[in-house]
Amino acid sequence: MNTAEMEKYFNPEEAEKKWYDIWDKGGYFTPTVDYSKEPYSIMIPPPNITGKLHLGHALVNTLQDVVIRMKRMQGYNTLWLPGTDHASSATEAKVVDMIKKEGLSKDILGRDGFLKRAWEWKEEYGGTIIRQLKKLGCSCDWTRERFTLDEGLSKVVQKVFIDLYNEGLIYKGERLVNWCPCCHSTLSDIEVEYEEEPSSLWYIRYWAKDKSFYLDVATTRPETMLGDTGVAVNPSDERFAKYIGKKVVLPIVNREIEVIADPFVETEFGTGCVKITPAHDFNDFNAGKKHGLEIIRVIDEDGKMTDLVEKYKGMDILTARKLIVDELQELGVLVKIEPYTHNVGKCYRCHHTVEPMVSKQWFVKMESLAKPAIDVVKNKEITIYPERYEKTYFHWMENIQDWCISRQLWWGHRIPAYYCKKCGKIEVCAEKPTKACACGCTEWVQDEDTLDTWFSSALWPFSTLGWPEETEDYKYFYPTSTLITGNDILFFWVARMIFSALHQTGKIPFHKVVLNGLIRDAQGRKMSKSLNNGVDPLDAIRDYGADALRFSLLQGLSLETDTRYSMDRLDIAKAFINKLWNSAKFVLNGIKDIDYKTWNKADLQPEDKWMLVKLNKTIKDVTEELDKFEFGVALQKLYDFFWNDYCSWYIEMVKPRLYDENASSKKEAAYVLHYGLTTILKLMHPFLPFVTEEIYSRLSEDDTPLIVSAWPKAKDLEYSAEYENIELMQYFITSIRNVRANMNIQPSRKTALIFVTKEKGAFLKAAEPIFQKLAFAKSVEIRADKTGIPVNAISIESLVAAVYIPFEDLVDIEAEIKRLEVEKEKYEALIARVDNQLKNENFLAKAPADKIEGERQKKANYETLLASVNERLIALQPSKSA
RNA sequence: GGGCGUUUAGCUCAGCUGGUUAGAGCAUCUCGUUUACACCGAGAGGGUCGGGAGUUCGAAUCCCUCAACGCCCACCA
Repeated sequence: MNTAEMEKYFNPEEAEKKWYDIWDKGGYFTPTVDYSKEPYSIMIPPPNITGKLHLGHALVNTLQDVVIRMKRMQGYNTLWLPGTDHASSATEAKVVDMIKKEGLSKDILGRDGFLKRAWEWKEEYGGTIIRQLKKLGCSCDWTRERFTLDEGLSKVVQKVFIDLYNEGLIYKGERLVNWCPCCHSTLSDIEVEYEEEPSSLWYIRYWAKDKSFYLDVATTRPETMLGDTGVAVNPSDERFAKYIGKKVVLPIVNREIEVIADPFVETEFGTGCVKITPAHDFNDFNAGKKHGLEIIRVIDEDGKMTDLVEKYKGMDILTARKLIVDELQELGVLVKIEPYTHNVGKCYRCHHTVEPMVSKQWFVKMESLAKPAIDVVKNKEITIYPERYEKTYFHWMENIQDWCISRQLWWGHRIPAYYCKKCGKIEVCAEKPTKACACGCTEWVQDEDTLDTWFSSALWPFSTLGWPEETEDYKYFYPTSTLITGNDILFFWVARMIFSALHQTGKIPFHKVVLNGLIRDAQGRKMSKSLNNGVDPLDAIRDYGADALRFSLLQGLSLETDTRYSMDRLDIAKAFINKLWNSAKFVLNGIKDIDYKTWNKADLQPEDKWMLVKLNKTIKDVTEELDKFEFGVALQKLYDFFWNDYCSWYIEMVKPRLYDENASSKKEAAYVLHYGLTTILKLMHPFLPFVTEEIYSRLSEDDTPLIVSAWPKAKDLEYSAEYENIELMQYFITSIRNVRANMNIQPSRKTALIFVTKEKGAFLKAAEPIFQKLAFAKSVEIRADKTGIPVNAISIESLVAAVYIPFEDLVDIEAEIKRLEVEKEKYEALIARVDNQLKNENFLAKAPADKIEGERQKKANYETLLASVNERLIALQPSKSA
């Protein structure tokens, strides 16, 4: 124990620097494989290298740190493996922006030149978020840090791609894909976000060549009509049955297209006739394929019109739309325009409208991969917290589509596929083929595309451990224990890790998945740059400290819901840390001259035992709640225990013993104070690592830092009698304070004589110093009964004890009578309620016996107490009139 | 269109498998500078638990329904 006086205030900045350095250099973050110890491993959700720490990162990483710190203290061999994600499209966009400022472009630099710049960018900015995680206190093993595009991981990605291709689970196919003209790349289904937009529904008339009939179609995209290759009606729709198989002429381009029947057409919507543009609509593509319709592209990769009609060539979509509608109007085939609101797909990165487009792309075949991934969650090999997300997961997995993995970007893992320059034959292999193609050609060209960034993230839990080599780390730490991440990437990442891990390693990637919600502003809005309502965690750390930031994120946290965050959470956090600091200051100072290590169990006082029981309960609660990932509840229980039980009650109760030179059980008080605070620091350490370590370093008797000290264990204690007595004493103290405050006794600290009676009177008498300290007692006098106690007294009764405080000049009779009358009414109401219950025959017939007995007991107790109140009222009446 | 979540004190939220007088923090008000802490202490006020109906001896808790807000999935052109 360090007996030097503690500083007035905790200095977060100093402690953060000092302790992070000691922990890191001490190697506490870095496990070594040791089969005598049980492993516990967490893989960080790798933040993007473009990222700057925001509150969401701060939260998810604090959660991981809380878990890993607790497990470390519980004796597990813990690994929290950190790293970053290359984030293909986000990073590429940043680099493009950067070179644009120099007047450069991807085309000018070329692939190699561009990648050189991208790597430079990564070296310069990619470490930012890692440094910020360290400021938060994250106890990651930095010696094992990985990057999704580093050499080892790139090899894994390549191997997995080649294997899946050889197994027939990756294929290249011409399909309709989501295309972002702004990013100039494909997107997977889940990278498209739908937004409602007001638009119009245009009705266009398609005449038969001989004008014998016409069909009206309704569309939200009139410009795509140039690429129509059919009109579809529902086969059961009698209105149009006679036209099926006939042809109509497409206006403007004057192409004849066939009328087909397909059940996907809703007879109720629009006119019941749908124009079919297989090149630019998912339904139309499927229908076109089914009916063998031609695919004609209207829109190109830049989101401009193709050369189908010369005058529209190169035009952007909205301009072309307007002109085409005008032309249709002139041709007299625009029937009507209705206002219409519909959902438009947007790119999740740049928010540009996504164009469905026919393209030849690489896909992962999902059907056979999805099934085992569903099973491991169904049979609870993997548990998801909160549980309800399992349903979401199943729904998605059961309806999963093939995954488009090729991206027309340069920053990422280049697809290991080579094409014969002459015949186009595909070879999928790690290195450029040296052999000649069957056609005799020896020139091979590598696919220009890279892989979806999530393809490499999906392999993260095992690629980071050295798989496919049977490395020591892989054998020991895999499958990992728990994955903690935001619920927004359940599909993007979690689901894909599960099926990838099962297929590649034959094992689950992790046992538990913990999903946290979003952090919103005080009004419940998303934090965004445009609203400028974000809280910068680095500002919070600078102004309040990392511990305060962590506390502010965890307090009241529930995984079930999003969190509303406002700056006053930081003030609450700071107040709490200050309280912790001050309590430690008091304890250290109070016990420094006491040889508490030679304490005697036999000399423990009732309040000591009460404290130990409460402490035990808290150890149990906090551990259990954290095991359930109930971070908010765990912290709340610890908060309440520390602030109320330990500080407000226990410290106050033992002060008389510490201050009194002659007190007989000083050692025991000092011991329990020390032991209690030590335990609190341990339980609190995962939440507030820095301040707890700082205090512990001054309080602890050995050199082991708190970060690797043993997590507290609850003990078997038989102190229920003492516990009950202290609770009773607290009832009286609270009641006395209550009465005094309500009667506005002046001066408020004026002391008074206290008489105690009934069976627990002796115990209360023994607690006299506590009553003096906490209930303004002059002294506590024990009496066998009321005889001899002045009638004019405030009375507080329980079943087992009674307290009388003579009025003297404290209060007048009127006030006490009034108070007793309120008491009387309260008991009468309670009795009436119980009475009612006990008169209810149904209750008596159907409620369990112990419940009925409980109600009877309650009634008897209330009646006893009511009788006392009445007796007091009667006793006081004569005095009043006198 | 389908699914999920939320709705409890002015604000942020606890209240598990139905059973004492529905809790905490913040805010408000009163009193208090007692030798850890005014980033404190002691007290007080404040809720017919979103509406309605139901099951039950008994409902904040279970069932149904409606409403508001939010999220996810689907995409009828």
